[in-house]
Amino acid sequence: MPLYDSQTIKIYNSLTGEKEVFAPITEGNVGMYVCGPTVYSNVHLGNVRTFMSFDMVYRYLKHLGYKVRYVRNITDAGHLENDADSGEDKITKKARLEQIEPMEVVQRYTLDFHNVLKTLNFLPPSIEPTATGHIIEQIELVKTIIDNGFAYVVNGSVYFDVHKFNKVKEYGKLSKRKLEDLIHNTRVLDGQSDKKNPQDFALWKRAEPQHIMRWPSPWGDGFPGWHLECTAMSTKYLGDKFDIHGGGMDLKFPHHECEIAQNEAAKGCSPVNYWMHANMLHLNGQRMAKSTGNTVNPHELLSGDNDFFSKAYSPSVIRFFNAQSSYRSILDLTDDGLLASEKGYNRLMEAINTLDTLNSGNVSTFNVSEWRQKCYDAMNDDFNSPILIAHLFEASKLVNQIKNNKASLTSNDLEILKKTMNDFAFNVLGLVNVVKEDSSADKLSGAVEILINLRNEARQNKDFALSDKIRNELADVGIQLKDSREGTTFTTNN
RNA sequence: GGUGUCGUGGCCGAGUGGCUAGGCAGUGGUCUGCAACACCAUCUACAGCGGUUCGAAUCCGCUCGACACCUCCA
Repeated sequence: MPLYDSQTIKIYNSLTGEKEVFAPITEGNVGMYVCGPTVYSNVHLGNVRTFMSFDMVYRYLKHLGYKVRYVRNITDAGHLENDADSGEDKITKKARLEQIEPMEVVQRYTLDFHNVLKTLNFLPPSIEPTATGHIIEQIELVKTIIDNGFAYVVNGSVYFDVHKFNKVKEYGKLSKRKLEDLIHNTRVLDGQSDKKNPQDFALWKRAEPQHIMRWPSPWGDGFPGWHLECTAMSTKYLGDKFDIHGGGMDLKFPHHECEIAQNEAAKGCSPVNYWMHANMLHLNGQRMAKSTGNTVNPHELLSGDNDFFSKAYSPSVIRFFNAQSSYRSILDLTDDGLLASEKGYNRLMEAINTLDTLNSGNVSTFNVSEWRQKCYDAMNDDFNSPILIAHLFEASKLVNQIKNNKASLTSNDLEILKKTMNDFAFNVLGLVNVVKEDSSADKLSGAVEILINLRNEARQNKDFALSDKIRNELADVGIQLKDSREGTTFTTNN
């Protein structure tokens, strides 16, 4: 019996503003779509946070035994730079600037994106479709929307008729906006638009002669509008209606609103049962923005090569930091916060490693099954990872008590504890153990053992000058010795 | 201006009517040749004002403050 049979997940649905019991369309299967990156520059750290949160969702659903098809697209056709007809595609612009082909830019930053995610221990999605690989599907979608009467063609471009759509359907239900309000508050850009109304959005744009990325279509050479690709790719791989759609909070309007409109106009149904939005990542209390210099990219965070943080932080510390706050809260990235997470993460790993050395007892002084269910309850409650972590720390305390003979667990309970700790820390939260052995670790530990023995000899001879020299110099190369009653052990800083 | 979110102890950050979340820092202790590490203990807060209630951080109202979206933005 799969785990999901015994667990009930509640998901905060942005569409309704309430936590709802999660019931997939097809039992045991979950279709999940997350809006991926635009690959015209290094992936934004805030974007990584969003993907990290959904990586955790994906991991948890899989852990529960769901068969999940997780689709995360790559936007490689570029977005319009502005709404004007002369608007240049972002990817094209970057390419011209650097004197290379658009697809070369796409390739470079796609590789960078994958590299960053691999470093941060992400699971790859089931399908990672590209916008340029689905031009035909997008053209078909535009045709359908025109046939259904919700789009019009002007000068080789196709626009979605929001006003007409709103007469039979509701535009704005996700972002809680009324069309009337939008009418009064939409800025008039330059008056040269082909659009009937400023609220209309492009489904297909005519390509100017200088535009490099272009495809033939029934309306002439052009390129797809930026909301269209997600509708085309999500429905192609997940069906006209699927379970979960995720993305950053800032995509709620207009992007996701337009996805709903497109789907209803083309397929006659709202595409998604559960809309999930991850909140923003701030840097030192302020929104990250390249224009103000208040920004740091994933490489700089991981390497420590930046003006904001005192040191480099490991991938697991970054993941742990993220999991310590709710995906729905704004998370403020600060040096103090990362340092605190690093210590907490190390403490948790320490306990998990100690767990393997514990002996079982005749009785259990702690209700492990109840604790285990609390861990699931936390994740079942809209993926409340901070609460989960609190429970993992509760277990860490227990581990230390058992080690000090102040608590005990039967062998059966001990196994449950081990499995649950490992499942949640590594499979669900995606952390990696600090002392995870690799091929070079054995050689290293052999060498360090020799030094430890030399130092212990010195200590016995009360040659503390030598023993401290060994300790300090090992510390300088990132090896920390730990003296305890049982002897001396060591840890490495990753 | 419109729409929405939010203000929790030194810091981060959960929690939605009564039962000390958790982490970090600090403090006290155990351990140690001294340390570090680790472990144990401890620190009890909910922006302000009013209201509802036997009881509110949690519900309602107002005030102040922060933020997001409305325009490319993850």
